[in-house]
Amino acid sequence: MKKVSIEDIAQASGVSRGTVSRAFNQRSDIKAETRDKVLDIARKLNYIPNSSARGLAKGCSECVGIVVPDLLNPFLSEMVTYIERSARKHNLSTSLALTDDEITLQERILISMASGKVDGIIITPCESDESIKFLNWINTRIPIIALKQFEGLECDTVICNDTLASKLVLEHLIDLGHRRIAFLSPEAPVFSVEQRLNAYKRTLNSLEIEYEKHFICHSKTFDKEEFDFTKLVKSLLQMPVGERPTAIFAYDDIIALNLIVALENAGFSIPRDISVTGFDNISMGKLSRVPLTSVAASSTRLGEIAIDLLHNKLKNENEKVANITLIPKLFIRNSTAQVSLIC
Amino acid sequence: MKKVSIEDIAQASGVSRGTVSRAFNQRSDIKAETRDKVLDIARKLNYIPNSSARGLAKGCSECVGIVVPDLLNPFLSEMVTYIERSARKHNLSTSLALTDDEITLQERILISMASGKVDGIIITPCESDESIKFLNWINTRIPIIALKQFEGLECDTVICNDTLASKLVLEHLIDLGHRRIAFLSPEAPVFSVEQRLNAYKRTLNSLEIEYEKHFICHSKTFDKEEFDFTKLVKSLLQMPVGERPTAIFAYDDIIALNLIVALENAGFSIPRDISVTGFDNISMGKLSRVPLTSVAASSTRLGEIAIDLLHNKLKNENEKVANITLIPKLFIRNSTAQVSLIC
DNA sequence: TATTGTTTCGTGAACGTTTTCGTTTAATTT
DNA sequence: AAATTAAACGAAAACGTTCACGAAACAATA
Repeated sequence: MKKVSIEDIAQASGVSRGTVSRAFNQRSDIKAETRDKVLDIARKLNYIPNSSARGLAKGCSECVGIVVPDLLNPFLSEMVTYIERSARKHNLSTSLALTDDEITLQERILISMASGKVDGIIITPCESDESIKFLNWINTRIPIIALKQFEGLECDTVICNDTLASKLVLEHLIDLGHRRIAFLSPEAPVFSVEQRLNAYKRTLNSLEIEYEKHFICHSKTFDKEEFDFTKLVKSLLQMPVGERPTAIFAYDDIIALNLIVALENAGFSIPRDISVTGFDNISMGKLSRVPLTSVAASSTRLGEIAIDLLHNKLKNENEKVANITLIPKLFIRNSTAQVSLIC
Repeated sequence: MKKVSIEDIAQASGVSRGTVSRAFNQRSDIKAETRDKVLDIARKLNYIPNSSARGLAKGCSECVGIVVPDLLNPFLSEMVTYIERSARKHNLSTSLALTDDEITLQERILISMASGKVDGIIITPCESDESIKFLNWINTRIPIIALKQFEGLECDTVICNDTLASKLVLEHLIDLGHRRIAFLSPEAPVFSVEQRLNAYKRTLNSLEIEYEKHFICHSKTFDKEEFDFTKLVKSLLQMPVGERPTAIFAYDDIIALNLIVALENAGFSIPRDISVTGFDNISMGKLSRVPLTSVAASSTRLGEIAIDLLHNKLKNENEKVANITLIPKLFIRNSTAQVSLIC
């Protein structure tokens, strides 16, 4: 079964290749009836225009790259879903690549994408100076929309206002009477740990609540699932009741959910004994052991805006850089409650 | 900043285009030093070979398509993660497209992909005769690996043995003393509802347990999140205790988790009052309100095998069709227990 | 030395589109 | 009817690679 090309369609319909091309690209300089005839014959011959050839000739692929660490965290997979949907609305297909948060892999991926495979990239980049340099370089070739923001990064960004989000959570906890609030997160440099930690410190400071150093708990291994929450909880148990945190501000929903499981296994009752908050508002949070209080910007909006930004960049070559910050919303559920008087 | 092409590299290094091509494709018919020189100059000039041109010339894209309904169900997003990882191991990039389980959208996507964008496709297809016909047609152009199996589908498949999986779950429940077991699923035609329902009927029959018609509960709207589990549970409450199901075999983990929330809200205790099982063994199942008993084949393996199959098909043109069935495993957690004597 | 064989490289066709430019035909105006 | 304009199409270049073929250079053999 020989591949059928535009030439075959041209011959079969007695027109030139150019005309067939016109027929397929809904252009105005072709008579309606010849267009219909050509399209008809093309369908009969099962002709599908070759996209490599088209990409070569037009210099664009009508495809956007999506680059994220993985899809194991529902927050990311939800967002990718909405990015893909928005992309398709603009007739853009999508190329997906997972970096595992490894910088050399990210580099390989970006180079591969910048080869004409995609017209632009939406990425949750690794955090490192090297990464930033590289992103800036790629950004001179094809537009990049980053879903993080940091010093020196020169591309468009669309992010959630992490500082505000953290503040919302903390103020909620403080409203509930909590004063000893712990912060649980992976070690920086990871996705906005800095921002959330700073917001944590500042918010507590501004309310003249002193946070204790040992309330800040970092761990390298959160992302890999082997982290031992049990140990963490045990160390909590060893603290005198009057010094124990009464609430824990977890870095994200996944960590919060794991934490809750460990806490309940250790005999704590959530939220009676201890309040726990998450971050990202993943849909699973509602189905968890204790419906999770969380905070996040709409991932639907995030995806839409990212694609809109990219789409604009692709149309108007010299669009100026945009840095968009979405306002997060607090979702109060059952994992937080008034601080108990005993503590 | 003019785009730099292979021609520029050729001139800059005083060789022909052919030689530059050789340098970039690690071929043997080039002297090591000229290769190094060319590669060096290419790097200095920030040259990235154009993949459209390469695709056109070679007739392949070194890219595989992944087509699934969405990534909102962790089962799918986990699997896509593993597919992407395996693909990258073979130096294949991936193109992602979401169908929302809509057949016309799936059709558009497949056509777009069969235009040379990808060399092969891994898909969780919509269920309909039309869809099958179309898949078979596309499969004559580029190899398709389907993650479902049905009559008339002529492409490779790799699936979990649903019948066996259902049997494992049901036998587990029966071992625990359950006799009144309900089956809760979306309405067919959806991903292997038939298989699981049939397995349900057969297993119960073979053990001479009669299943009641009203224990089989289908609903259209499970996939959309608006399904009213509360109503379902209410109807359960209206049944006399002695006739109520003591266990519910849910179609998948998401449904099981939603169900558990609704049941507990209605005052049931899981698993004391009623046992619930899921399907897919999503990682969130461990973090749920009640750690979920579930059954599934390894999604890692599924992804790996799908890519391996595709990879073979791409190498050996006329590889014969393979239909691979993975053995599922039962994961017993806390959502199932011995049937309580009161019931 | 002459012959054969092996590397290494250059040349040009091929891949399947789009697009520019010019030509023909048809429609409109004078 | 002639002149002008507009619509519809054809021809060929261009996009940036790969690949088959053959030529040249060099090494190995007789």
